[in-house]
Amino acid sequence: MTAMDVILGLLHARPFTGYEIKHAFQAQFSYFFDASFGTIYPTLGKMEQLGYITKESIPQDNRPVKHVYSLTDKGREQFKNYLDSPLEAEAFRSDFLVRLVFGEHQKPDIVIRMIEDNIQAVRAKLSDLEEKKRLFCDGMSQTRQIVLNMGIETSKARLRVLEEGLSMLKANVAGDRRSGSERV
Amino acid sequence: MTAMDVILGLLHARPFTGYEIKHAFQAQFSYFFDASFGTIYPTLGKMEQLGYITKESIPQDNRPVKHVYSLTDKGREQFKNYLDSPLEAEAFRSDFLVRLVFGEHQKPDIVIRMIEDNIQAVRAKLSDLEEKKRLFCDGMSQTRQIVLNMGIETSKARLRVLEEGLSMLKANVAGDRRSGSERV
DNA sequence: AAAGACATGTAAGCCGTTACATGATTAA
DNA sequence: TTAATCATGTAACGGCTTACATGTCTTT
Repeated sequence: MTAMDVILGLLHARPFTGYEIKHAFQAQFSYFFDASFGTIYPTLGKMEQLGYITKESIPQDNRPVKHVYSLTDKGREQFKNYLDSPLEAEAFRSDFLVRLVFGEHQKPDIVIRMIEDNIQAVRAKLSDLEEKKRLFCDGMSQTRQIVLNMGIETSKARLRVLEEGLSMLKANVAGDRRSGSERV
Repeated sequence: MTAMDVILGLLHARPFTGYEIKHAFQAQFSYFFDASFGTIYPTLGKMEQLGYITKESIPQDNRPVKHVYSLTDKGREQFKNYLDSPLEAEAFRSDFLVRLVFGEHQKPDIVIRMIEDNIQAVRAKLSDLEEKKRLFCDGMSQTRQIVLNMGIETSKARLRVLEEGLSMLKANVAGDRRSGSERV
């Protein structure tokens, strides 16, 4: 699965500009896919050359020409090819979890701070997803609802584990400080 | 965070060969980090040149010479530099979720099949993590326990959502078939 | 005055994977 | 006999990010 496949999928709904595609990635897919402009614009160029999409150029005042891309039949077929291709393994890469695994080599205060920050970030993400559910759930396909629920429920699970772990760590640090075995 | 940083972290525990490092990544970190031999071996070479690790060569019968790498003080310092560097954002990339989001463009039977397969895979992963917890939890640092619990709890959450979603999808497909609106 | 939305694109380079190359031993 | 474990390495290539390049309008 490359950015091209996901763009092809997006364009099934309606025509998009590169700028809007980036926005859609961040708003809808960010927790399981993302791509930068440095990927999106050249990919759109390639897709046009391959005949998967057509470009409509709309002049604007004081702005670069806007390019709106629409899916062609050939693009629709290419998307089917993707759907028929073997499923790729998931890749999750977390600097946060790596640092947590090696937490014993870090000052407790810093680890605690890092976890607290992450809790805040996950809470924000969760509110965001919950609002999305509240607002748009009705108009969504069943499978999209599953994806949204998965974001919500895994965030909640993560939050529970982090909060429990945090209070245990804090209790430990407090105990260490009382018994004078504080780490430098 | 690159493969080098994670290798540096691993070597704090004991010396490793490249082969063992790969094994450790798969056994302990696979759900939030992984690297192939094509990354590990060249990285070890670079790390040795930089003085972060030292190599001990152990001849073997009918096998390539085994290279066991140990952390140096310079390597330990480099790891601290990593720990002091800004935390990188998490990157999760899931072909499975992309296909689910675009599930409306796929035959329901195939989507259902894909979800069932994923449920099996997550169940296997979960048993694996739960056994690890049962066996090794006592000897683990608190932060490692948090990471392990997170793997377990997010897997459970995912399973719940997937199972609920699956039964809803199935009910829908059955309903469609009865009313004759089956999709080709 | 600064930040963010709108809007497109290129170039350099990193980081990583896959496939290749080699080959013995042991268990199913 | 097939697969897995043990064991190391290289080369080609791909995909993506970052930084660069440009600029206006609107909101705070």
